[in-house]
Amino acid sequence: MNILVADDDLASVKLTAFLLEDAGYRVLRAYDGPAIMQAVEQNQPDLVLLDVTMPKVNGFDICRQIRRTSDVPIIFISGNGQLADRVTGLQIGGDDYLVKPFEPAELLARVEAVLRRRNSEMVTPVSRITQGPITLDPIEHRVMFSDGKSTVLTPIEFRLLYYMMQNAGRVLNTSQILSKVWGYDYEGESNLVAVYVRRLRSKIEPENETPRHVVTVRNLGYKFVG
Amino acid sequence: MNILVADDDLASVKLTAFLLEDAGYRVLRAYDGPAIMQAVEQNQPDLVLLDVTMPKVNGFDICRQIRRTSDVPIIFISGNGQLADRVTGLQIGGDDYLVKPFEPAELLARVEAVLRRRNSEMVTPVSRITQGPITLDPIEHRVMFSDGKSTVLTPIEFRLLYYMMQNAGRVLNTSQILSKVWGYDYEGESNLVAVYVRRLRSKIEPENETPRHVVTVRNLGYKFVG
DNA sequence: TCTCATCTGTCAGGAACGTGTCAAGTTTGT
DNA sequence: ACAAACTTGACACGTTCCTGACAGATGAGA
Repeated sequence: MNILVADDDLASVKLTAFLLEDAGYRVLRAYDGPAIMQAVEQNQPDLVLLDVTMPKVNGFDICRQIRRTSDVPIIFISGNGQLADRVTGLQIGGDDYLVKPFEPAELLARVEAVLRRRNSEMVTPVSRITQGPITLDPIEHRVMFSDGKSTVLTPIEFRLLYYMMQNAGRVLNTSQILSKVWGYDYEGESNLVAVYVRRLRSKIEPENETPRHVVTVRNLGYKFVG
Repeated sequence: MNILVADDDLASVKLTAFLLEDAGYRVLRAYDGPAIMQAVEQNQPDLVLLDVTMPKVNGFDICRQIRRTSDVPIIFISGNGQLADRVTGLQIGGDDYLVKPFEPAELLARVEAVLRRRNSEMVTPVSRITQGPITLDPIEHRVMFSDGKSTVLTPIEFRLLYYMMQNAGRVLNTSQILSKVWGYDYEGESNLVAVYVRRLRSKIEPENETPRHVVTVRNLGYKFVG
């Protein structure tokens, strides 16, 4: 789970990030308005911890701005427990409100509660993706073809195909694929990617023909063609 | 909207009820454990405001008891802002936590926030629900098939099937199911859901055939197919 | 009160499936 | 023809899911 900690106060961010990372979350940091918006859009965190009192822009304004393009859960953090603030926070689409200084356990409890809530509401976690005759359904990990047939993919097969379709037409080398699909960072020797490309092909390419969609680009990697 | 105010302190109830009624809610009152349970079961309120500190029974115990049969949103109200209490409240399935004395505006903001949230989830078995050849009757906890046969389900079996039929076609993972059907999060791993899926299947699927209605989506969860 | 049936949660064994690794093929460019 | 790059099938291991059995909890009825 990725959590974006947005606060102009460096020390604050440091502490909060430490607590979250200790609990096993991955933490992204942003220290001003533009950086926050950028982080939300680019990294699509699972949760935003948003400080209300920042020098240039107000946390509530940021929240409204985020809400225009994203449903990411937002927990406000504020130095004052002013009632007006707490009410405003909930009204403009915040999911919870935490007053500094807070206890570590309470931070974690609230974070978990909000994530749990979102998780169970989640209607469509990620949207479908279509390239040419192939459509990927993230809800069932299913590939659907334009002729109506369909197959189920294993989790890794799905992530691989999803990643390749997101970058259709672009050549992806194996270490890129390894890091995005497996999360590994190692440079070790392994033909893991090749093996999974094979397994993917056996599910989405006609037998005994040269692959049309998952194309190998010799010496460089693989690319998806719709 | 009906709101149940559950508190042993008469003055407290009076004040809270006044605020809520002023805001247009209908208010039910209950002053001790048994009365609360009865009110929840008989009147099916849309929200429960539950005092943590009551003489005989503890508010948390009541919450656990409620959660065994109902998904009604619960907001705890407590005289002390003790961290442990607040954390416990969220952990055992409470939706929010309010510390006395609270400002009227904050009470209303939290109530609205919780109702808004729940409104989109709504797992309140009231009306019949039909999916394909299967109809569920909430009053008798009975499944009826299009061929006229029918069976009675246990409470948990019923809630499980109801939840799955409400979300027919959608894949539900076990933690979603656990939180919606059982109402709170379990410690550690457990195959509770698998066991109950089995029990359900034995009641609604033909023997010795692959399940048609309660379908497992490997690595992801289960889904209902009408 | 005690008894009995039912409901509930846990567990252990096993089957089916997903994953990573290997070694032996095949293709490609020089 | 050769090496490097890629493909392919096979296998061991871990995980997920199914299943039957069991013990405690609960509640109705005697």
